[in-house]
Amino acid sequence: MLLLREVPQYECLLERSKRYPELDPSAMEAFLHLLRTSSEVFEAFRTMLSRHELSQGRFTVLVLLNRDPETPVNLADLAERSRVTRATMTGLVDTLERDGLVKREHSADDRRMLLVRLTSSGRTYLDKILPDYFRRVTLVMSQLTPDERKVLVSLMGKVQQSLPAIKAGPLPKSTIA
Amino acid sequence: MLLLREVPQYECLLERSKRYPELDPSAMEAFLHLLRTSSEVFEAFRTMLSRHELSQGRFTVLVLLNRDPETPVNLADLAERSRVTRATMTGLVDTLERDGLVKREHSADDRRMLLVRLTSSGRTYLDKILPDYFRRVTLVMSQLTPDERKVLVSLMGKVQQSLPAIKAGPLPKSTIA
DNA sequence: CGAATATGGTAAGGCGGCTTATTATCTGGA
DNA sequence: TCCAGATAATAAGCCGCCTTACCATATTCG
Repeated sequence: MLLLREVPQYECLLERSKRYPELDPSAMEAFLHLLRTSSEVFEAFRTMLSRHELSQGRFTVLVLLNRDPETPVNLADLAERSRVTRATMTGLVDTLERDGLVKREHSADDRRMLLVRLTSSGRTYLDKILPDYFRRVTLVMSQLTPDERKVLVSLMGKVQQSLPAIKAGPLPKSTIA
Repeated sequence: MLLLREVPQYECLLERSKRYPELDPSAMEAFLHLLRTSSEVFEAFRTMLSRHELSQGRFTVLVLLNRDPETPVNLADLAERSRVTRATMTGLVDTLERDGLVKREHSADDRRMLLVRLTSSGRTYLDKILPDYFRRVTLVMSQLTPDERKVLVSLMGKVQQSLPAIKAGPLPKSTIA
């Protein structure tokens, strides 16, 4: 995920909006700050995980399995909950299994399914990483008061509301500028 | 960029924090909402750009050059402002040039440098895409009032403040939980 | 019951980033 | 002045995700 390093000043956006009447400077400013900041946060965590030989995908799988370590989960479920394709999940589990952090088991109910279970060494490994991870999460939000955190969550909810429309095909030109 | 599809409920986070004392549920909740939402927004725009045969990287280069179409920019500057490595920028400009959207020119001042300029067809191409892009940006923020957008920008600023600390190596265990 | 369809997992190959190493050119100090 | 180090661009190869195509097994329905 990459984006501009510097977000343009509001005045620049205003200037650009003369050439592009569809450009709403206030919306663009919020948009750029949101995406730039979150991409930097994401990148920082990606870097931290890579120090433990984990990609975001591998880490997510371990975290999902760790929620209920006794209950193995099949690959398709893991893929869906991790937002990756089933093919990608095959690869993630391949490497996790190679490293001894998870293992595949045949399902008794459905012979198509393989269930993935966290091994004890996988659990140990994750427990070595999570405290540092959690401390970083706490730190990244440390400048926000409890109220501000609630506000952030609610703003994200409002952005979510618009997502289906954004994902649609070419937008009709709004009749109102 | 990928993350959990569903963000755990606050109660679940609270429950988890019993096992992991470093886990601050309120910080984690804000963190997960921020990253999930922005990754979905990012993905939606990625999809939209791919309909025009553009990756985020290719698009960013065109946008940067379009800010001042008469002034060509060297690859290292483009790379720095786009947050990609110079090697990646070489590849981006390769394909953009192959598609006739930009062209390389030798710098008169410094024989190491190549300056990249938007071609007229590149500019035309971009101008066909930008209105739709801007409309989507407006739409994604349409549920937020002007005040809420300002709040969002300021919250992102506060998150930015913590970034240097997050990017550092292993965190010392805070003396205060 | 048996065939069409759906679903689970995998393989092969693509794409867009990255790192590392190389070559060309510039610059600054002994 | 000229050499050591910086900087510009590129090449080669890696990695993590994707898409597409495939086979095995389940399920549904005529």
